[in-house]
Amino acid sequence: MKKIFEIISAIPIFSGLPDDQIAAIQQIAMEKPVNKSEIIFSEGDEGNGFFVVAEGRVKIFKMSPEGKEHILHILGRGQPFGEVSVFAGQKFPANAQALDKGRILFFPRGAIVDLVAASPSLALNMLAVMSKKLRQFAVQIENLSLKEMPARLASYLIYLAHEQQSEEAVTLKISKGQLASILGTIPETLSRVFAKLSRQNLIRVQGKTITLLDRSGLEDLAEYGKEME
Amino acid sequence: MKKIFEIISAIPIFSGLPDDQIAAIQQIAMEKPVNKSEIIFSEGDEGNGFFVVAEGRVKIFKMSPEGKEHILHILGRGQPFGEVSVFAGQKFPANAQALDKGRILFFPRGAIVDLVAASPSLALNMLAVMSKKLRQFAVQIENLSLKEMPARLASYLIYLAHEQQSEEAVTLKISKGQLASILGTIPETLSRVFAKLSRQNLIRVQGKTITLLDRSGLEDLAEYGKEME
DNA sequence: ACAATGCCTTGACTTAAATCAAAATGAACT
DNA sequence: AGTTCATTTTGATTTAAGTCAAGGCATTGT
Repeated sequence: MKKIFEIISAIPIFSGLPDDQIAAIQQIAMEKPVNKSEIIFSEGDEGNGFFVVAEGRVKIFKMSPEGKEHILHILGRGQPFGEVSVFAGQKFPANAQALDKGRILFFPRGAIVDLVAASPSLALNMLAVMSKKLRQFAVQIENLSLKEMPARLASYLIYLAHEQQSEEAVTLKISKGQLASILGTIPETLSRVFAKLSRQNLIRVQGKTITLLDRSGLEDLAEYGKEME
Repeated sequence: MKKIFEIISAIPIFSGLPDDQIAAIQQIAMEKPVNKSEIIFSEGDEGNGFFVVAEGRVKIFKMSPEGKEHILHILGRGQPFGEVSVFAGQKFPANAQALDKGRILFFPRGAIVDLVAASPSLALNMLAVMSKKLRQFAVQIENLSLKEMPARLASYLIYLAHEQQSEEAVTLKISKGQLASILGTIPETLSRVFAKLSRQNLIRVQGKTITLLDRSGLEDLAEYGKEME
């Protein structure tokens, strides 16, 4: 189990800050253990601060009233969530739930606002983190509205390969059902798309391991949405 | 034609700042006239600063390689765009094009970063603006993946009524084709959905004026995605 | 080894929305 | 008014993806 200090200094939003500021941040951080499947907050709850994952994974998702869910993110250690409510005021725009037993850090709103006001580099860090999220969202919107499933899956696999720095094969850290939800579809459809890309010899699927057989074919598919020739 | 000073002080990101800071901002702002349909920047361009609409409207959009476009925003006076590239570094994540002849203000990256670093309230303002955008995007993602067209249109109309502070009727400031693109669909489909909602006596469409005949029916539709009973 | 549970896949069918094509409306220009 | 051009609507058809239902596979525990 890691020390809070270590965790905090490894968080991107706080990176590069002088030690005294890290210390101040540590002062206001509240640590909280979470159980698997525990709801951390729900859409519409008052947002009195933001969170960072210290251990385990957290999923951020929206629910449709019929009970269908769409996963916006799955976050791991060091990644912040719920920041939107700190600066835009009021309510959380989505739900957060722990996927594993783990720990989270909570930063109360008032204290963070004071710190940001006092520390330009912290402010710039937070702006950078939000900008990146905005960019990600823009990509996601593009994918949802402009591409069909095979292209979305191809994009995601390429993104994963990038993240896992592996040319050859990637490993899903989540269930295929969850992946379906991230991609904005349902397990049955995802399964068929996996089968389709396999049939086209673009990938090979073995459980949670996906081998990328034809990287440039995947890139074309991701880019051009439709199959070509 | 308005003075730059007036425009700047009316911009939400700069609101509430002391006069000397507004003056400093005015120093670094560069004004630029734009023609109708002029491309302001393209996805992938180096982002060396951000923009604010001074006059006219600007659309922010993504293109699919087949040439289909999806409009992310249409911005009017006082609204910033391109901020993402200032803080996350590097490239613009989408395209920007003027819809009308107008003027835009450009704020070069370095100068803005200095100002933000020097002014906590400016930093907090920018964080608030970005937070709101993130929230909007989250809603858009939810709509795209969880709701079908009639629900999306209903949501949009309710949002418009809110924005125009009118209970009764709303006016489209854009063409229906552009609205289709915002909603992630094509004009034919949008037209049919308008016809469908009219048939259900939820709305009446007269050119660019939409009368909301059954507000709570629209809200149900927006909320529950599917028609009910 | 065996149920038992959860996860994934497959098949048959339905449906929302995209595509293609054409007509209709509307606005802008001589 | 009449021509031209863009926007919107309507119709017929195709297609991608969702739904419903059933089987297969695999992991866990007893």
